Amino acid sequence: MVVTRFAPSPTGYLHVGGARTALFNWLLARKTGGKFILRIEDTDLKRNTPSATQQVLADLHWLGIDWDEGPEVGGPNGPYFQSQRKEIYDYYVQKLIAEKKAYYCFDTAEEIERLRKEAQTNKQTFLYPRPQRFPEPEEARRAAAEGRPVTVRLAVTETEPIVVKDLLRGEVVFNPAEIGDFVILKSDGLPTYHLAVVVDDELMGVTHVIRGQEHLMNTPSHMLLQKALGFRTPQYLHLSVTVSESGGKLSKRERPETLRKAILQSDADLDALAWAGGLSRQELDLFLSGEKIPDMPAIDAMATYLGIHLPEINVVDFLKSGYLPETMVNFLALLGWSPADGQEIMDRQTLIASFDLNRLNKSNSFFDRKKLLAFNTEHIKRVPADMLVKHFRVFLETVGSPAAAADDAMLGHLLRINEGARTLAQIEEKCRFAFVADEAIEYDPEAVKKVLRKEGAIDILKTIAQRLQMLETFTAESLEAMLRHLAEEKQAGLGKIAQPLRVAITGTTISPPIFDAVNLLGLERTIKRIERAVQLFGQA
RNA sequence: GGCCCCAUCGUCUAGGCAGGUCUAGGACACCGGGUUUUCAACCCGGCAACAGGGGUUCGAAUCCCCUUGGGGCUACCA
Repeated sequence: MVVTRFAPSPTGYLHVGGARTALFNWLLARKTGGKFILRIEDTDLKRNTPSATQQVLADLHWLGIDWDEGPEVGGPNGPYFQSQRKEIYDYYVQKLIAEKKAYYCFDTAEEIERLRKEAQTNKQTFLYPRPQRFPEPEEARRAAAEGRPVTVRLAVTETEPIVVKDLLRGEVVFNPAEIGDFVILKSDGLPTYHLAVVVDDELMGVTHVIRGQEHLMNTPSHMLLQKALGFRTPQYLHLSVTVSESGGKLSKRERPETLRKAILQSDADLDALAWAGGLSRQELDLFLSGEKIPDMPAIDAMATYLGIHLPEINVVDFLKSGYLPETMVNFLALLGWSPADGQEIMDRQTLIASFDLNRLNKSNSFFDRKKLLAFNTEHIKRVPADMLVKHFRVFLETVGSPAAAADDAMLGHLLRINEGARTLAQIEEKCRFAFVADEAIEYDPEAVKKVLRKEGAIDILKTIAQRLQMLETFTAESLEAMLRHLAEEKQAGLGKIAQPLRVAITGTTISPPIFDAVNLLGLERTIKRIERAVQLFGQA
């Protein structure tokens, strides 16, 4: 049976690159009827936080990537948090030491750094100088007592070339002489990634490791470790990386960086900005000098304050921008893979049915947000109505929209009258006017100038208000008939009637179709808003 | 610097492994037009690529080599 896994390090929200890796592992497991394991690689105490783990899980849930073993669901190979598997790793480390395949080291960071610099000036690859005689456990205990850092390194004695059989790239040959004795147990007693990953993959029965290309260079080290421990070697497949417009690998840093540049270029009041982000002025300055990156809510708040749009990087950023999980899964799958039939828009089931490792491609791909938008437009059209309502609600709640208070029937209605929308955010923006108090409507100066200040606009509004009051029954039909009739009467296009009305009730030139917009507000509130607009913009 | 990976329209890609059917197909973007009560959506049309050089071969986008370009890694991070 095929067993795959996704093993994120919880350093924050799940970003799209990680999501793509998770997706390919998940697709392979689902396609083959295998098993997909989620394992949390939280051995870096400095960077990992429990809340980050929750964020990653929530993001996976949102994407609809479910796991057969892991946090929340458990399984026979747990625990699924590496921080809870310390004894397991210790056992293997001791075994390697006893077999003289690994040894203790007591170097300080400074000493290592000095050796590394030295190698660099000599233009050589840094290789840790293995001692003639491996220290005894007793010596390690003494060193630790003296306060020296104690680590364990694998003794790399292999002389034959190491061949990584990559499912995508074929055989990649590495020279073992270039692999130094690497650390497998850190001085804090926790394993390094290399040891943990090898032990866990073996113990959890992982058969296929699909991971980013950045791990290709680690693979020979992992194979060495597997050999030393008498483990099996899983099938490896190293995915191409996804690059962003700035050239390099898509990175979480991109959002704070974009914001930082924007702040530096703007003439914003920094004290007010810091306040908006919930930061002290000092913290903001540290951010601007590039020394410290604030957390995500602060970044988001400052971007909102400045009115700038940051590139979406984390999965949750896409949720907040109004993308559907169906869109994300579909789009991510097509970054480096394509189905034999050339279909592009696919639902989850189709994706699974068409998935085939042989159709993965090797070159790096660029994350094209415009294409993503087109995909989203398409998926909004295709996702079943009740599912779309669910997504819409999650979106509204996540961004804290006043429309979140509406019931499902209303949300369904909003979605229907906004056919053709590109994102849920767009729909929310267009309909928000109906969920705020009449007096809270803010008139966009541009819209007022372009529409309400135009000759005759106010008169038309007055006429509309009158006719609305005269309406016997207020229905979508009677409203449409009235407005169309009015347009004919004035010998004008419907636009001449609809635009002033639109601006009067929404404050902007953008809204759902005018009949739907008025209908959404209701008779009374429409009249009230028209009257307010007339009052505000009636006199020159 | 060293090691490794990659290379088809602006972008994602099909074709490549099993050379001829490729005057290189699709999608997105872009441009032009249509439709229209705003924004979208929608319809029609158009632009646009085998990085360069050498081989192999009757024949190369496809196989080989070099160059160039891009990317990754080079931690007691994963």
